[in-house]
Amino acid sequence: QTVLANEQVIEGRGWRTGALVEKREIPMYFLKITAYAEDLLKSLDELPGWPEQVKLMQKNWIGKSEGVRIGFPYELNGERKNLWVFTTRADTLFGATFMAVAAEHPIAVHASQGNPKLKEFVEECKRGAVMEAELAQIEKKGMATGLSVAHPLTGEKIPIWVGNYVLMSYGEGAVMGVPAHDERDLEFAGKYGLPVKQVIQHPAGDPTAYGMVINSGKYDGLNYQQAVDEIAKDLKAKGLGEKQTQWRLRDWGISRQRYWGTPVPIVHCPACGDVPVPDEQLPVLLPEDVVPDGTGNPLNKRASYVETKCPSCGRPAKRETDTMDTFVDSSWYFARFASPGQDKAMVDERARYWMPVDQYIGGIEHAILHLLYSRFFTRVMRDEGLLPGMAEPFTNLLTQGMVLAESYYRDAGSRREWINPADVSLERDAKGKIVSAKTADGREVVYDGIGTMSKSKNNGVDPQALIDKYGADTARFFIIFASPPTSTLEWSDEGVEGSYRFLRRLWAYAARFAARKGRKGTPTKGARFEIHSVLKQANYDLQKLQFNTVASACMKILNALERLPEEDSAADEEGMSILLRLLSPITPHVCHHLWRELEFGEDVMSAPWPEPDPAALELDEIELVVQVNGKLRGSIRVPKQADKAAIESLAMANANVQKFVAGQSVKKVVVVPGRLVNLVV
RNA sequence: GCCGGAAUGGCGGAACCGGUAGACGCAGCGGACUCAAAAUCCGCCGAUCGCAAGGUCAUGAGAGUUCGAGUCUCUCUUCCGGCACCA
Repeated sequence: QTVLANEQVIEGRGWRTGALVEKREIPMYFLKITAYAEDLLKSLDELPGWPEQVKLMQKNWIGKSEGVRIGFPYELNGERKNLWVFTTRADTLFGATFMAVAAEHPIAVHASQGNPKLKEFVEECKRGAVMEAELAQIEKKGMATGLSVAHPLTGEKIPIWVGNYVLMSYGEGAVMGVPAHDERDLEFAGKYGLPVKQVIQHPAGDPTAYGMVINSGKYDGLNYQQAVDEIAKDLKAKGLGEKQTQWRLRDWGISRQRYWGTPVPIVHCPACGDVPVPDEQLPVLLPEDVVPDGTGNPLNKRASYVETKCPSCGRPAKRETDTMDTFVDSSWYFARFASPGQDKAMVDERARYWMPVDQYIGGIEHAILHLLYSRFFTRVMRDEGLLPGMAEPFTNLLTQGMVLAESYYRDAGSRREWINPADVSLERDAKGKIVSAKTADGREVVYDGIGTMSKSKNNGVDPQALIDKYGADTARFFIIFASPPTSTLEWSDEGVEGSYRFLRRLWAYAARFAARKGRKGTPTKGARFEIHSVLKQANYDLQKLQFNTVASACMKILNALERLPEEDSAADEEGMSILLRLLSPITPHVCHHLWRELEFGEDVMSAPWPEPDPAALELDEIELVVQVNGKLRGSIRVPKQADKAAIESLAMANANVQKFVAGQSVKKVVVVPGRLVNLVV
């Protein structure tokens, strides 16, 4: 609230120019995120701990584009005005055959007076789609205003249309229509019989490549950059244009007409206007006994909340009942969490000590909004001196996948009865393919596919039931093992059983291990090689946060240990020690217990992390795959230090290889050290 | 529609820089143990031809680059996430 009451941050009360607010006719409050657009964009390059995918999405969302702002002169009631548009394609200026303005544009509003048909169309546009997704899919419609502008360089008359696809909130709320070089404009022109004038020549054979400007007077023959530069220069000389940077990012409208959310601390006074609630009266607290009834913001019906006194003149005034978007709260909670109990400020020195967050984890669905708002808020807090020197809230970001589960239903009259997957048993054919699904009473249910867990589809899994039945280690192991953290996780009861089976096998192996402990033997080279190779890979996967293959590495090590001959207790001892440490972050309880029980030490969590022994990874003889023309034809064993000639002759000696080389000449031999040899014939 | 992803056996997934596709597990099939079942253990397990050795095909579809492509390039299809007032 301190930050919001600051005039630097609050843009103030205003009328949003978009259709949405016109429709509702309510004041909006904005946070000026656009003031940070350049910083938010540039700093993406300094976030090595963020996924490229997320950074790219944010970059496109901020949407910096360099172009030219162009004024098309027109006369209205004897007054000379300019219709301003923004375009990244100033080189196509001579191809403009119409102008299109948003329904909320002043020209559209003006033209609709005295033109009932146009007025109706303008109203229809305002009532229509609001979301960008809907807007992009609606049929492109338009209507002529009867007005026209002059081409800024030729003076030619160009008609002005109202288009339902033009956004008031981007650029100037008006665009120039160049049907020859823009698909959307072409569709529009085709529909309303507007002329198409080609002004760019593409090189023969490649309609996508840029050729040069044509049909554009003195600009003919120029390439893209030259044409844009020249046209911008000439427009500037006439006062009808200049180069401009445009952003797709809009200011953040935080007003919400509902109960839950932080109150906007403003009082509306008939005499003083909109007055911020003074710091000493903050925070504005919400009443806690409202009952939302679905008929709008319950705060409006609360006289005790709405009726107040003007902080400035003391006369009766009304409290703002809009609350803030809940994204406002989620934009800085991580900093606040580091200052518990602090009731005089947003954050204190403890937040300055702990921030930024080392590792942030959240769903990919937050790639744009939440993660961008948080970066914005951290900058505001920096500039307010709350988090000095800090710009980025999250050093490392991991976007985890959602948990999915199967869902089943049965038609019950007009509606569907959703059956929890736990109550469904499956029948399979000889190959294991599911052929039918039934409940315990033998009645068939319909499989509805796999999707996010939800109450409405009754396909949730209660982790507590799982913990009660198998223990937390089993639940943890399954979740880690089933898929990498960044992918979706498909819930499977059988998979949980498998994880449980693995931990029981480990337990049983540990019992046998304890019984024979102390017996000495000679470690076999092969077993050590296998275990240390797996460990090396697991440590690499761990760095990549690919935990599912770390879990599978643990299974591989146990498999290797179980295959060991009884007398190989040296490899056994070492292998078990590696296994328990590698597995301990995934299943801490079992590992902690076994580590002590088998007398490896007191606490597995404080034992050094296992590292592969380079000596164990050395082999005297290695296996190479032999290919002929890239196809696998056999394998050979060669000494570690064998040279190319030796490898080649060994490869040629292989019986199956000879079958494919016989009668042909070897043109080339590719040797990939440690992997394969390919004979090209 | 735009932006960002993904697609590999019956299923979840693995395959590091382009180098043995299917690791590990689930399900399934066969066997051991058992009076029987459960649990456990052993074996098989992409498709196809073959007694076998081995061959052919196969990583959503189609093309390309390469000695060699699941991996790189282009075109396309389907699905998932986001699109600013769901949060």
